[in-house]
Amino acid sequence: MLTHAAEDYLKSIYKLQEKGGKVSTGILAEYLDVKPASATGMIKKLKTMKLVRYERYRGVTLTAAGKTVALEIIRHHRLLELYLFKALGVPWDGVHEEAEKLEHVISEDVEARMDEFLGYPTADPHGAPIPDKNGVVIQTDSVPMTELQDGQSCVVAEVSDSDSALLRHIGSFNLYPGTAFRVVEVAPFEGPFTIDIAGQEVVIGREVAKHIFVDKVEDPDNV
Amino acid sequence: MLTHAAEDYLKSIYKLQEKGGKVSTGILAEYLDVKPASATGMIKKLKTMKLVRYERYRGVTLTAAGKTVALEIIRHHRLLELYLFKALGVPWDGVHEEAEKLEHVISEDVEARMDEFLGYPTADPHGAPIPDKNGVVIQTDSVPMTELQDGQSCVVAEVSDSDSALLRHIGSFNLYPGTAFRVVEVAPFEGPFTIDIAGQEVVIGREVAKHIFVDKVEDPDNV
DNA sequence: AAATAAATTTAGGCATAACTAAATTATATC
DNA sequence: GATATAATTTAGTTATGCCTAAATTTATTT
Ligand SMILES: [Mn+2]
Ligand SMILES: [Mn+2]
Ligand SMILES: [Mn+2]
Ligand SMILES: [Mn+2]
Repeated sequence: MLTHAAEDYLKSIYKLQEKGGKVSTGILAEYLDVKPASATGMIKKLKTMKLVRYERYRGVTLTAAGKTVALEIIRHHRLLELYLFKALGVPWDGVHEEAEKLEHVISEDVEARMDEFLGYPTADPHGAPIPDKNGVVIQTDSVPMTELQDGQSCVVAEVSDSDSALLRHIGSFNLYPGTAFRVVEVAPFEGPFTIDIAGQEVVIGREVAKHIFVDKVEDPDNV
Repeated sequence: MLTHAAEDYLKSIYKLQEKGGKVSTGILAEYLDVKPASATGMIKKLKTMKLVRYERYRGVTLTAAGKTVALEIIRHHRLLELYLFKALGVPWDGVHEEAEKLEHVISEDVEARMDEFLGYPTADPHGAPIPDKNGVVIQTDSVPMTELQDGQSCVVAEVSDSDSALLRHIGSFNLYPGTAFRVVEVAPFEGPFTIDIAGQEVVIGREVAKHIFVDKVEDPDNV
């Protein structure tokens, strides 16, 4: 069996690979809040287990086996987040931290039972896709809110999940995944966004908007 | 924070203290399936943390602080067992293993939410008492089934929880906590018990009976 | 083509938690 | 009271996963 640390490294490599592309030792170390030397050590261990491809100074890539493990852990994490949210009422800014510990510890049986309880869901409370039990992930084409223009209507697709305070802030505007809104005005010179949510106008700063991803929709008023 | 291993040692010392009385290094090591030398090492560490009293060759005892930790972990374990059983339908012979890992990892918040969901329960699926959030445990005076005489009526109070195969076997007779039965016959020379459960007669061997604890009740037929 | 800066690796340590083997202490027996 | 047996402790080893500091390699300037 893999250690918790090894699972966290694989999960992180997967996520960085998705976002950026090349995953360097330094990037990985920063992401995991360890020193680069520690990352080198683990990477070598993962290589002997054939979970990553690696050549020194060249960065890491997951092998098929490594990707399978990474997706398995991500599946645990996101199912747990949704389960804690829906079944136990844990607030959406608390589920991430909790799931971070539980993801390494639940059995396949409990995973399957949560999945069934939740009706085989495809997204966690922050809108991130939950890989299915075969590791298949639904790809979305959502865009950062910062790319929106005046008058654009859209629906919140996903929100960054690791900063608890930011989540509470976003939650205070009701900007949960699935919530629809329309951009009323984008202030010039990198200014804030004024948006209309169910008739209420609120102002969202750029720093917050960066962490909100949306799906564009045709404005119903313009049909 | 305490390590998982330290928590397991404290929990085990508590349980052995309850059962037997004096907890020796050897007994503790056997219970935890480690070598006596390993137990000595951990005991010393726990002593520096003032969680146990200890003098070499004299056995260990929990301090008040140590007992608090032990009860906290036992509370997690038993709440988790009941939660997995009732909320997710995990079979009663599977909950122990699962809870053994989760008990070290759940937050106080999740503990409180499970407690509320379950309606502040006082016993786990095997009948073991769940300490309340202040560490108060309800004491029971149940007796091993092996002490019963012919004709005695009783209710199952508790069943040993660590052997999964034994639990499945006991479950096949419906001998869950709360189930009433009457002893029809105790075969001589350390023989098996014939009992009547809701009109069905079944035969229970002594080895199994040792692991079933009951509360005696007056036989309704004899009132 | 050097020199400098940045990234990465190697080397050496530390803490935890297990192990084995040998030494010590306690208990039981004659 | 000496001796054998059993229990326990000490000492030394291993593995994981982290650290710091120094050495090495790669990338960027001049
Ligand atoms: Mn799984
Ligand atoms: Mn999430
Ligand atoms: Mn607790
Ligand atoms: Mn139990």
